[in-house]
Amino acid sequence: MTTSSHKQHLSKHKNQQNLKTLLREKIQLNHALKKEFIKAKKEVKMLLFERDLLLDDISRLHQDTFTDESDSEVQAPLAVTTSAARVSQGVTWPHSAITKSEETVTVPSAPPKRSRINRNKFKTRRVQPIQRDQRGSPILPLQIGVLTVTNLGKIVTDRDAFHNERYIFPVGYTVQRVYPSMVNPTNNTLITSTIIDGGGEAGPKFQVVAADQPDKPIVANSATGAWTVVVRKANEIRQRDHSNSASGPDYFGLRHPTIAKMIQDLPGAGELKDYIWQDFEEMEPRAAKGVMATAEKKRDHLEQLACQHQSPGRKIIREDLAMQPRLEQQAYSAQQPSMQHYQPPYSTLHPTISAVPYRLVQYISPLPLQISQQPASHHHHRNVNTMQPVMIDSDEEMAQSGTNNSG
DNA sequence: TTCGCTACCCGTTAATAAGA
DNA sequence: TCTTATTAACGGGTAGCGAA
Repeated sequence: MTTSSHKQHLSKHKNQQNLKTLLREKIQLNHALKKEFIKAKKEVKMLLFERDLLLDDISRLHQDTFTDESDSEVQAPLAVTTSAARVSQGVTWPHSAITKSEETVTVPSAPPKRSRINRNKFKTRRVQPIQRDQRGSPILPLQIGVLTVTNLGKIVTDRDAFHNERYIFPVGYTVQRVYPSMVNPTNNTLITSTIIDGGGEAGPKFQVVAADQPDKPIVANSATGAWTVVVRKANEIRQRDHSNSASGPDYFGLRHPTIAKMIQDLPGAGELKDYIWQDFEEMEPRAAKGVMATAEKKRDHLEQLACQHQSPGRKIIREDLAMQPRLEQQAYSAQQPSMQHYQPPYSTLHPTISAVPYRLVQYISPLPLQISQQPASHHHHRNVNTMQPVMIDSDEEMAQSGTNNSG
């Protein structure tokens, strides 16, 4: 080997070493950048979320100021503008793809998944004895556990989406329960859960309305979708470290044996082709006594918590309990010519819901207000009766409708 | 005091759909 | 095809009650 070739060899080796070092550096840099990117992505998500909360606060404050100035005024233009702008920008909640507006929290959730039911595992479930009228229908409203059933709704037999193997989703079915507020970390509030008709071939829509946010109904394609929003928001404002998991059927009361039995007893249940008939038997009187006493205690506890931090003159739970039938009627009256068991005392406008599945739903308060008869103590909910859900196809439409609504 | 029963809350996980 | 998000079934822990 000559001296020159040896030099060349050394040089090559050195170059190789340099390249290897460079490659190592680049790989490390790539890793670092990747880490930074993920971190930044998370931060962006968090910032978007915080921005959303702040926008909420701002618009709420603005609305409060606005309503204080004049009770007959229309909705604050700012609220509508921000809503439209935000929707058009596609602002979403982290982890949940929830699009928000000032009037509604819409949950463009996926359709319910097929149930993974174990047909062999059904066993007889025990139900509480309930009061019935002369015809044998349950006397409503009925308190079952922490839930108050105000309407059992009507079974839809001609559309499969309104039932599955385990649950029936009667249109108009409404329950109420007290749950931690989504806006006030020290309060509880009354939550009304209603199953509404999506119209046409669309399946059921699950609506959740908090008494302290009556103008912000949450509507989703599944019970879980709607309640997850409530659980998440309630936990977030309390800074609770929680998985935010929520079982929709649980919270809607559909899993409760007594409620499931009442629904199963409704006319038309036998015609449902996928529904697996379940066996129920009335629980022993002593067991029922204990169960009901426990439930009563739990309800009292929740109500006490709810009232504990109320300002004077704002007894939210008792008054809202009296007011809630209007909320339920507002959502339900469109689908039902007459209430099956429970007749809310107020007449309301019928919501209009299009037949297109998996669309966003936006509730818009038409103006001016059309209510003349209203309890004085419920001025917090003065727009409730006039809310009308409108199905939105796209972000643009959502933005447009928000703008149109502003006048 | 213990036991049996039930409800409620919460977390885990299988199933599924949608997007990358 | 893999990853991520979502739904809903299911189970565990806890609590309250009445009866033994």
